Amino acid sequence: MLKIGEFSRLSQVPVKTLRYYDEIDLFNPSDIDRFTDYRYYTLDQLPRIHSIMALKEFGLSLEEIAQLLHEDLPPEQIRGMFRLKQVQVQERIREEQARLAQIEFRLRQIELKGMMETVDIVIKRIEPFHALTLRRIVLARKEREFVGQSIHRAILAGHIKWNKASPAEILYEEEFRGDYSDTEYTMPVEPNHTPTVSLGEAGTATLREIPAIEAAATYLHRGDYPSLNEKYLFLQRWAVENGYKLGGTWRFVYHRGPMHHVDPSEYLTELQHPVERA
Amino acid sequence: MLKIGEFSRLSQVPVKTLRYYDEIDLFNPSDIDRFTDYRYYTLDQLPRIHSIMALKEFGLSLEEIAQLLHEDLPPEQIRGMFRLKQVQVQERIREEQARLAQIEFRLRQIELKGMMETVDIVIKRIEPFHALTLRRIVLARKEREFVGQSIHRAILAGHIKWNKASPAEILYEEEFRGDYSDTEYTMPVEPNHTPTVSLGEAGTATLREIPAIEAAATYLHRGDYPSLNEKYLFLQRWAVENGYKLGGTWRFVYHRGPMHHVDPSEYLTELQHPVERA
DNA sequence: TATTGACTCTCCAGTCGCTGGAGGCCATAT
DNA sequence: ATATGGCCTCCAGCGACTGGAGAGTCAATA
Repeated sequence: MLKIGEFSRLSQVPVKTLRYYDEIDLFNPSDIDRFTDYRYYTLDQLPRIHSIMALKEFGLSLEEIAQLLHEDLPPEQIRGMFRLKQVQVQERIREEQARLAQIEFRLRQIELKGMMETVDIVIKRIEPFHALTLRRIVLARKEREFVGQSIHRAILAGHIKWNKASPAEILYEEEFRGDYSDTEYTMPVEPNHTPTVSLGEAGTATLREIPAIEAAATYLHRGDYPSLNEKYLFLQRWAVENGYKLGGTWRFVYHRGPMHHVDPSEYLTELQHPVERA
Repeated sequence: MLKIGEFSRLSQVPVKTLRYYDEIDLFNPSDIDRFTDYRYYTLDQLPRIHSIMALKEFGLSLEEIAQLLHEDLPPEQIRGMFRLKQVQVQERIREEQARLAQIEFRLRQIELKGMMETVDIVIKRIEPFHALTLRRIVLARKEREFVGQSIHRAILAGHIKWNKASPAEILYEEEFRGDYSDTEYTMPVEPNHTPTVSLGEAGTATLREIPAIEAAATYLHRGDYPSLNEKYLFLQRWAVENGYKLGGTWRFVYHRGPMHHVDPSEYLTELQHPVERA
């Protein structure tokens, strides 16, 4: 009969941990004095606590360990648990490696430019939404604004409700070329039964659902548009160095733009570019 | 002015999380209605929450993020934080890879032998301890017991106090050879000022401190000693396949052995073998 | 036999980054 | 007037412990 401290020294498991394992019934002392509540362990319990430590090292939760040890379940299920753990650990390694690549990229950025002008790229899922859209080849910035205004007016005139979400542009180009692009202008609206709306000389807008982007590299651009090009090149380098592949069509979300009639330095544009793990 | 829900949709950060960040003063709304307690955010706050998300992706804690963003500390320190994180993430990747190797080894074990006879190997630090020791070439099992008994008697006779820890043997051999080994028999005692003790015909025992082992692969063996050899070979394979290198001198700790006068099938021996990451 | 001093007990709080729920107020549309 | 849905605060819980307070227990020594 060993007191908890002796058993702790023998097994190298902290006293507090042994008490905790007793509390959750993962590992109970072989005897408890009914008057003093002292816990008493035996040498025969060493292999079990040893097993627990070994399984914990594998990254199993105490719950999983309890299942493995307490009930004697079929070997098939034991194999299954280990294989599941294997996959989970592999996934974690991938995540940590992506993290490391990002940190290293950021460190290089800091060394080069001294912390100024670092761009925060976040990968997130973009939810699908309903929008009134118009796709055409747009020649110049002015023309985009014209399209936007036309749609806006149509919404005000018709029975379509604006979503309060920011308008966006979807670019169907392989490369960012500044002006002259195949562009779909989208204005988020409530789902509605009107399939098309004529915009007069600007064309005909369609109500459709814009699909989700499962993983998009997104970042915010503050200010006027000419400097956007540079940011796009930065994103490309980022993607390559962090082991991502840039996907097909990217989007600009105009959180604050010309339609808000503020100074261009106040513009706030979100770039969303689909990515995959390369 | 955006209500929390709108800002949440825009930033893809859950409402609850925004409230939590407000509570811990990592990210406060730009305005709070004094009568309704409604939080109001602005578009200009988007870049900041975006930065927070990006830094969180790096694996920084919210505390670290707050430091980075709140105070404008020198770039030198910022670099330092990132480099520290880099090292931490590298360390975690190494750990996870070791874990993966262990899981894969265990899976192969299960496939081969069907979960029976799996050995739980735990890596832990072995604390240093004071002991009365005697090193010599030991020829046979019987002789070992004789040495052990001699030391035990000397302790009882002298003013030396036994530690209650289990006696151990340190083996100064490159390979496990069963009998005939260069062995140091150690009996843990309280630190004492008697440097040597004569044991009569068995020799002279010395009181010295047995050094710690920083990382030892340990496992428990239950039963008599002939089957130990097999376990040792198993450990060698385990080390190779898990990316460890076995170090110099290993130890046997006799938690329950011949001196307890129980059936040999009840013997409990702990093997401790120094390891390094290969 | 009394007194140390080392152990042990239970109970409570805190860690981190949220998440879920209860119960109640607020804003907008019908 | 009412029905949604959004917002508020407060509390509990997750996992695997860790630290501390305050009280009781054990074993060895004077």
